[in-house]
Order: sequence, then structure tokens, then C-alpha cells
Amino acid sequence: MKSRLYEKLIRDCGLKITRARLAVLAVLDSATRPRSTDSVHRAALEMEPMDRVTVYRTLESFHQAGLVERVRAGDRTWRYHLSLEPDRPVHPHFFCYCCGKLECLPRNIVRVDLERMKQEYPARVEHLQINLEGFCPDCLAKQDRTE
Amino acid sequence: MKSRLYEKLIRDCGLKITRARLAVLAVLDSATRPRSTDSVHRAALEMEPMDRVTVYRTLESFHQAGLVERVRAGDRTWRYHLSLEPDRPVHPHFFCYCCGKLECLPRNIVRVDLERMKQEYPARVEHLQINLEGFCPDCLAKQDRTE
DNA sequence: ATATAGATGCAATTCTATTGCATTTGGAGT
DNA sequence: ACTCCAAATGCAATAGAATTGCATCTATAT
Repeated sequence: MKSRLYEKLIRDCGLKITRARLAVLAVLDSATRPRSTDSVHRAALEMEPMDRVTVYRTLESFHQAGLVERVRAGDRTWRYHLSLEPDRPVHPHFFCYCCGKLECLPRNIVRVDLERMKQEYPARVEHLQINLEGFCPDCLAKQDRTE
Repeated sequence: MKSRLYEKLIRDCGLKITRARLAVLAVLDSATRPRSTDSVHRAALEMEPMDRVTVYRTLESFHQAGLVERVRAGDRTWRYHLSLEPDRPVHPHFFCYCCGKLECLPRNIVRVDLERMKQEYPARVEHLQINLEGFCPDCLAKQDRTE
């Protein structure tokens, strides 16, 4: 049971420790990829009854505090995942048109030249959203089989 | 008047030539950055009365046909711009949190290693969405002045 | 000139996300 | 352990973008 760790993470955000937040955090921690609000809600309900809006607000608070990363993928929804692991700060994602899945990609696939950026367009860059989109290996395989 | 060119472009998409489509295309052609559906609609109305839905469908058709690129930026809207110029196929964009503007960035700021991608995650990549987000030079300057 | 597949307008609907407000609760201070 | 209040929650309503259904109109192939 990692609830001690979760409590610490929530406290460090300056937020109160509630059962809803613990549940949401547990869901995010067990996820292998960014999850939509809806998907987090459904999973969290297994542990704790809570409103959809609470999930929205919880994820937003976590995001504000820097605890979770918020990703905009191919569809119209936000997805969230824990940004705990210091070894993968920003990394690209792959969105599958076929199954709607969003996968994390290794960091080294994309290189952003912030030095050149500063010269060409001197903005203050706060976030990177790098998405490759198309058909994931699983869906390609299924397609082959049915054709 | 470029309407001959526009007619050809529309015809090459396999679509019928209508006044609404010509107007939308003219708007896109005059734009220096990706524009939201709403913004395209407002501008196109100066030339030709048309429904909001027609703009949605027109842009969607153009996108399907590969005539325009569809970009998902920091907010919840789609933006479109002509992908005519062959010298800038895919390029990154910058979204300003402050003024909501979306700028095109030079291509060479980001390098995607598709070779490595193929090894690490053998998907079929159809599109790239690369957005840097933060505060644009204009808004930074304004902020300095008022502080 | 005519027929018809495709395009349009309008209303209704879907899908996410956000806001307002009354109620409940975590946890700091005693 | 008790009290209190800012913060968190639930529920209903609302916002905003995009999509769909359907009747009507029109570009264009013949």
C-alpha cells in the first residue's frame, strides 16, 4: 500500500488529503500511459464514490501543482499522467487513429533545438506537446489479419 | 484575382466548386497562420453569406483531401491552414497562453528521428503535431512595460 | 435542358469541460 | 478531543466546439 507516499505527494502540492484524491492518484500511478478524465473517473469509482466534476478539479489541481502532466492528443480530450519519474521529463506521444490509444514514446525520437528557437522566435517556452499520430502496431497487425 | 487557381485546387480535391468554398479558400490563402473555424467563418462572411456548419464541413473536406493542414493547439479548437507551399510540409507551431495566438515556427527547430521511431515503436505515422506553448515575444514585451 | 450526386441551411444533439452555489470535511489551532 | 474555517465536494446548470439529421438547393455530367 503506497498511501503514505500518495499522502505526501498531495500534501507537497499544498492540497488537503481526501479519499477522492488518493483514489485518483492511485489510478494515475498504476497507469502506463496518459488517461482521460473519464477513464480516471471510471477507475477511481472502483475505490471511492465521487463526482465527475471532482475528478476534473482534482486533475486540474494536480496539474497546476506540477504533479501531473496534461496532454492534448488527437481527440478532443485532455489526458493526464504522473510526472514523477525524473528520467522522462517531456517526451513525445503517439495517438492511434484506430483505437484512440495514447502511448508514451521514448524521448530520443525527437530533438527540440531550444537554442535555435530562442534566436528565431524569442518566446518563453513553458510546455512542449509533441504528438505523432497514425496507426499503432497493434492496429496494423489486426488490419493485416482481416484483409 | 486568384479564383482560377482556387477553382483548380477545389476541383483537384474532387469537390464541387461553390462560392462558399472559394471564399473559405481565399481566407485561408490570405492567412499567415492557422485559423480557427470561427475565425475563417467571420472572414468568409465578408465575401459570401454562409452557415457556420458549411465552414466546418468545407474545412473538413479540404483536410480530408490533403489541401489544408489541421492543427490542434493549446485550446480546444481546430485550426486550419493551407499546406500549399511545398517548402514547409510539417512544421512546429507556437501557442501563446496569453493572447491565444498560434504562430508557425521554422521547421529546423525540431528534428524527428523517424528511423529510430520505426525501431522503437513500429507504427504507421500519418501526422505530426508539434506545439511549443508559452508566452510569445509580443506578450512578453507588453508584460515588461506594465510591470 | 435535365437528372442526380453532392452541397447547404437550420435545428437539434453530442461531447468535454466549466461554473455557481449550498453543503460537507480536513486539519490547524486551541 | 473540540471548534472553526478555508478548502473540497456534489449536483445542477451552463458554456463552447463540433457533429448529425433532414429537407432543400445547386453544380455539373450527360
